[in-house]
Amino acid sequence: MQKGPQTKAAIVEAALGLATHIGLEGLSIGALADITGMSKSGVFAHFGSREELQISVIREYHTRFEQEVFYPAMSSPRGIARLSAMFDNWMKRTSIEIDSGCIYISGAVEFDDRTGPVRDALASSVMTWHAAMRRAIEQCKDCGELRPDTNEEQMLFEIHGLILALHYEARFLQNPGSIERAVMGFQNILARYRTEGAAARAAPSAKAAPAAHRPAAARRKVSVSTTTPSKE
Amino acid sequence: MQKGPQTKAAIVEAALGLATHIGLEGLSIGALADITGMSKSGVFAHFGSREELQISVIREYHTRFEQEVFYPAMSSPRGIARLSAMFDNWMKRTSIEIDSGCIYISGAVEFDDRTGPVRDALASSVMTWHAAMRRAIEQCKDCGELRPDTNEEQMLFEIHGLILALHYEARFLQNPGSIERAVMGFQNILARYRTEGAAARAAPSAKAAPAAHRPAAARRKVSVSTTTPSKE
DNA sequence: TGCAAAATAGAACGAACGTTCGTTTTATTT
DNA sequence: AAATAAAACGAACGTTCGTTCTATTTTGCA
Repeated sequence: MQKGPQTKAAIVEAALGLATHIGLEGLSIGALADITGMSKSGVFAHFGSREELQISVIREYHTRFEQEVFYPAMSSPRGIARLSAMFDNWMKRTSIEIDSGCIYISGAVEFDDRTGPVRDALASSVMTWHAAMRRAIEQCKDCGELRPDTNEEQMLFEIHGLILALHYEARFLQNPGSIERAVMGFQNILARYRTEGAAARAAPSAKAAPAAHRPAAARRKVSVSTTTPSKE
Repeated sequence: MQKGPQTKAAIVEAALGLATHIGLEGLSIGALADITGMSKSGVFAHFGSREELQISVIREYHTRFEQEVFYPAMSSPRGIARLSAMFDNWMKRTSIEIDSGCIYISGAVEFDDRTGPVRDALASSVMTWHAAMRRAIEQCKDCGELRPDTNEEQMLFEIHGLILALHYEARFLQNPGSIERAVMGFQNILARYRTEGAAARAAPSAKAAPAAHRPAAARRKVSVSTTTPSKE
């Protein structure tokens, strides 16, 4: 039979939309039943527990993150081009999530003091992505585009900080210009770790530097690309 | 009479300890009653609402942050010395909060798409600190220790990212070495914005950053205890 | 078309939540 | 010591929560 997985997918879809806004801990089966037009027990039966529902949401988020951020960047050639593409996609997704929220960030806060399968699923999902970023940095060293003494953990740490600051300052503090600062920050990091010879030519994300200021009115409707110049 | 404010302070103290671990939204009057050995209604009466309790906790946190991070740094002379002291104290506090959690960070996630007095209290508290940091950066430019074209918003954004990454990677991912990476990141940022003349001096902030060179045993005490499984 | 299995509904549960209320205990003042 | 105001209690409220249980409907294959 095949109706089950279908409605289950619809529930997860709705749950994902809910969780990005109010967090994984904010997920409630009752609210989900209202949204999907089902009964509480009907929703519940697909998962067997709230924890399993949360894990399903994490898995779905992971899949979408892969599809949207990771795989598209793999078509760029190894080196700074690919690393820049990965950061670009990551940052673009975070920009979109200024409105909706990111469960990799909210989930970290919600589960940083707990143990259990939900925390494990979340942490391993994040660490998978971090490992991919680390690999991309290593490849930059192999290609000779980043200095041989580049510490990839250090560089990843600094890049991760930009994403977190973007999410914090744009979403919570509602501070305009955060996207541009994240882009600029990445260029600064690149400049520090790049080999002298490669310093002349830049990555695709280098073009986004203009447009230092954005009208506050346009802040909430985000359509940002670091690769294509904005013309508003 | 004077018994009231006294027990109220004790409740806020307990609430602060609770909120740093499980968040402002995790605060429950019942749990607070158990901890303080009071009745729910006895606790409740001191605040009149849960929101007022949360705001009291934020105010208390703000005060302690000021005492621990801001004021001590004011004794350093204006310029990079003071800016480094501010970052150092900020980072040291965040390091301690690897165990306990930081409500400026967890609160941002919990209230980032709500409105109301709790969110406002939290945001204004954070923005007060950010403004102080921005002022310190400006003073560095005035002193000629940072380049005149330094964008203080940009620099603050990058520094903030280091703190957020430290909290995320050390507390959630339990990634060892995060403290050192935050320190190194700050030095990297300083090096980028420093004027050429001052750049010759070898890592002045290293003196004010004891966490980087702390003996491994003392450092491990911080990072290992993040694996604490039980809370009560 | 019939029938078993799968899917959903509906009612009920125990616990926890913030809050209210009237009463009782405790602390301060007269 | 008596009077009075503050502080704390204890029970109850209406909700919401995740979960369990038993019916009922729907689905897909024989």
